[in-house]
Order: sequence, then structure tokens, then C-alpha cells
Amino acid sequence: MTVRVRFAPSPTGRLHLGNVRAALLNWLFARKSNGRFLLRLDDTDKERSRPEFATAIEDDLRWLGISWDEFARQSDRLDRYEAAAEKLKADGRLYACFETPEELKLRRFGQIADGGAQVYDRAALRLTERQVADYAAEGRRPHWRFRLEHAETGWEDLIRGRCAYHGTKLSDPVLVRADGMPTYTLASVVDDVEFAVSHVVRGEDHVTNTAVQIQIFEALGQAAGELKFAHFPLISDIGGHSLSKRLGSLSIENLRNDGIEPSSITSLIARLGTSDPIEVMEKPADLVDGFSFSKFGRASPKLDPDEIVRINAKLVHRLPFSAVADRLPAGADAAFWESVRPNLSKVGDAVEWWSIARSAVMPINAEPDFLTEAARLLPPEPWSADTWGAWTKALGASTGRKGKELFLPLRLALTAREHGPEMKSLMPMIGRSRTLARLEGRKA
RNA sequence: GUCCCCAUCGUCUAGAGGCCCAGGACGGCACCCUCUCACGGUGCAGACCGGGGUUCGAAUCCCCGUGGGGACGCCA
Repeated sequence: MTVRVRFAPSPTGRLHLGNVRAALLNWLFARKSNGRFLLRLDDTDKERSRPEFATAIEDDLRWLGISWDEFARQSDRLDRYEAAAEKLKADGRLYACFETPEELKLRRFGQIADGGAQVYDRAALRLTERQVADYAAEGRRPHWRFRLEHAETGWEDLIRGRCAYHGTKLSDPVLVRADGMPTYTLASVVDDVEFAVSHVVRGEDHVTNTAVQIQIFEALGQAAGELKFAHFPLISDIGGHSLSKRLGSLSIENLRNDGIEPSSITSLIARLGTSDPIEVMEKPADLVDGFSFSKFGRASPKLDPDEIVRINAKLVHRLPFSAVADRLPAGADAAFWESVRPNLSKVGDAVEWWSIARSAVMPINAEPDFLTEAARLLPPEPWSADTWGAWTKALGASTGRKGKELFLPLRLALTAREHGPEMKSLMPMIGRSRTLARLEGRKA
């Protein structure tokens, strides 16, 4: 059996860490199994779906390095859902309901007050033909619910193990809205059938849906057990609470604007909550080997936003010049990149060191006497990687200083920073005239 | 409120009754390297949510409690 999976976002917002995890895990599973990965836009909600979000989702996925083998849009397939709905009506599994959204809302409030289960009471099933005719005469358009089997529906989840729900604990789902549009619940199952999806991989916010979807799947004539499920736990914030409140700051758009590399995101997201260590991988394909649902735990992992930056720093320390050349300031070469790289946590931070090497810097000159002596001993050009060593050795001998006392004032004078890349590689880039001026406390 | 799930170092986890006075990774700390910092290397500290049971023996099984997550939409 060929593995076919799908990532099915609704274009009602940008991608964030939570969504992307679903996309990545599906993609990894497809790659691991030599299967196919389908991107499907679940845009049956006309009110909230927007084409610009669809475009943004595709852009974000491409940026992350997640590619898809097939593409579908639910709004292109409405005839398929209508055909399925007709079949279910013919089989007596879909029944017309006339409650307004307001009535349903009130009924739910009442159920909460009574402490009862918030399950649709199937009032529409008890409507007489006369009542139905009256509603029609009033001009009310029905919405359609799927009559659930009041039995236990279960499945063997690839992450959660045995799961089961009893039909009496579930509401008959609305499959067709009063305006005739299908809901996600119908469209999703129809697509899973027609695209021959083999595994549904998604967050555990969908577990309860699964029992319902299996019933619809069967009502559509599919054999139970043909579709496998894997529900992974949702990520929580560092305090252990739902991540949803801070999704904005964890949107892919935001992380990208912050200078985070796509691989830092995929490296973290693919391994978080698994028994594999979180390692820096240069591309998503490097995460395929060893990927397995059996390595996922059932508890919600906490995500520390600092972790993303730490991973990014490690990644940047390894990136070759060729991978970043087009993002460095004009003129920056491989030698520059390799000398500043170990001190960066983001590629963009390189510009700061480029300007320290090539533009005017106001030095921090706390010890003029010492720096005057340093200027006196400054070797003539040409300078190399050995110049710093020779210079500081001579300066140490002449002043009796060593260690931090010797080196820190020089670093402050030459770069105006306490920390930074190795001075021996920075110094030739700064050059003698600029160095001399900075030692004398002049901006240069 | 009802239903489902979860609970081991700060974090991600290993652990399916004796192999565990609990192992690994990240972070932290210390030391080394070196030209201060960073990078790199080595080492150290650090946890079984609480209470009852079952058992010769429980991190592991059962019950209760507590804490957390999810679901209960004419959203997906």
C-alpha cells in the first residue's frame, strides 16, 4: 500500500509553529515511507477563507523546504461533496434540521446550566411532516446532520494507541450548511477517500473528530481500518499552557523576519516531544532518517522560544559562506564570514561586524596611556593573522600586562565591543590606519 | 458540567515489576584550550506530582486526589 498523507490548513490565517508541525510530520512520514504528500486547502468556510492567506501558506512552506507532490483546493471540488451528501441522504444518514444558529446556541447554554452533555438532542428527527412543510413555507433552508451510529467507534492510533468513543457522547455533525456549502467534516472525509489518503496525521485537537469521520467514511462505503490515524500532542508554552495566545509571535512570518533560518524551525519542531535528541539539521530531508511515530510521547511538550535562537546560533556556526553569500554586505568574502561566524546567532548580525571592520567606529578608550603604548608598538603593514599575536606579545612584554587586562582594552578600542570574533582575524580587516586612529581615541 | 488524554532532572525524554540509590540530549555550572568574550573539548550538579493499595519487591500495575492539555461550532 502506498502511503499518501495530506496537510490540510484552512486559509484563514498565517502558518505558525503548531500548523507547521503538522505539515512537517506529514512530510517526514511521506518521505520516510516513499509516499506522497498532498497539500490541500480546506477553504469551505467562505466567511473566513482568504486567497492571500492561501498564497502566504504556500510561500511559508516553500521557505521551510517543505514541498508537496499534489495540490487540491476544496472550493474546487464542491460537486464531489454534493454527490456524497446526496448519497448519504438517499441512505437515510443525513437528516434536515431547521434550528437557527441562535436557537442552537441557546440550547447549548441551557445544557451547560443543567450540567448535561452538550450533545445535539436530535430534535429535528422528531419533526412531523407538517412541521417540516411549515418551515419550508416560512422560507427556512435546512442544514443537514449526519445520523451517528450509537455504538462505539474505535481505531488503533499510531501515536495514542487504542482510542474509542461512544456515539451517544457525540453530536450528530452538521455536514451541509443551510447555504448548501459542505462543512470541513464532510469535505475532509470525501477528499481522504477520493485522494486515497492512507494516513491522517494531525494534532490531537482532532481526536474526537476521528470517531465521527470513521463513521462517515464507512457510510460512504469504505472499509473501516483502511484509513490509519496518528494524533500528536499539541505543543504548549513554557508555562505548560496552550500555545494559542502567543501564536502571533511564533508565526513563520515573524520568525523569518527575526532572522531565524528555516532549518532551525524544522530541526526543533520535528524532534520536540520525541525521544530523539533535538539536533541541528541543515535541511528537512536530514530529519527523515529515523523518523517514527513510535518515538512520540503522549504528553504535550513545552516549547521554549529561546530554544529556537540557540538552535539557530548552532546552525549559523556551521553554515558555509556559499549558503549565506547573497545575504552578506557587498564585498564580504569567505574569510570575513568564517571569522565572524562563531560569534553570530543570526546571519544578519554579520553586518554589525562588517561595519566595524569597514566603517567608522567610535572607540571605547578607557586607558589612554596603555593604548598610546599599544599604538607605539603597532607593527607596519602588511598585516596577517599573525600580526595580532606578535603585537600583543610585544605589548605584554613592554607593559607587563597579560590575559584580560592586556586584551580587553584593545578589543574595546578596536571594535567598541566587549565580545566578538577573534581579534587576529578582525585586525587585518580593520587595517592599520583605522586601528591607529581608534587607539588614539578617534572615530575612524 | 460531560467525554478523552497526560504527569520522570529547568526543558525534551529513556524506562513496558527486580537490569534504576533512574540513562541520554539541550540548558546550567566548573575546568581545559586560547588572545578577554565567543567557538571547541572534558567533567559535575540535577527528576520518578501527592496519598492509598497490590506484590517478597513499584518510576513501572490498580484506586483516589491534585495539576495540565484536548473535545463538546451551520470553525477547521
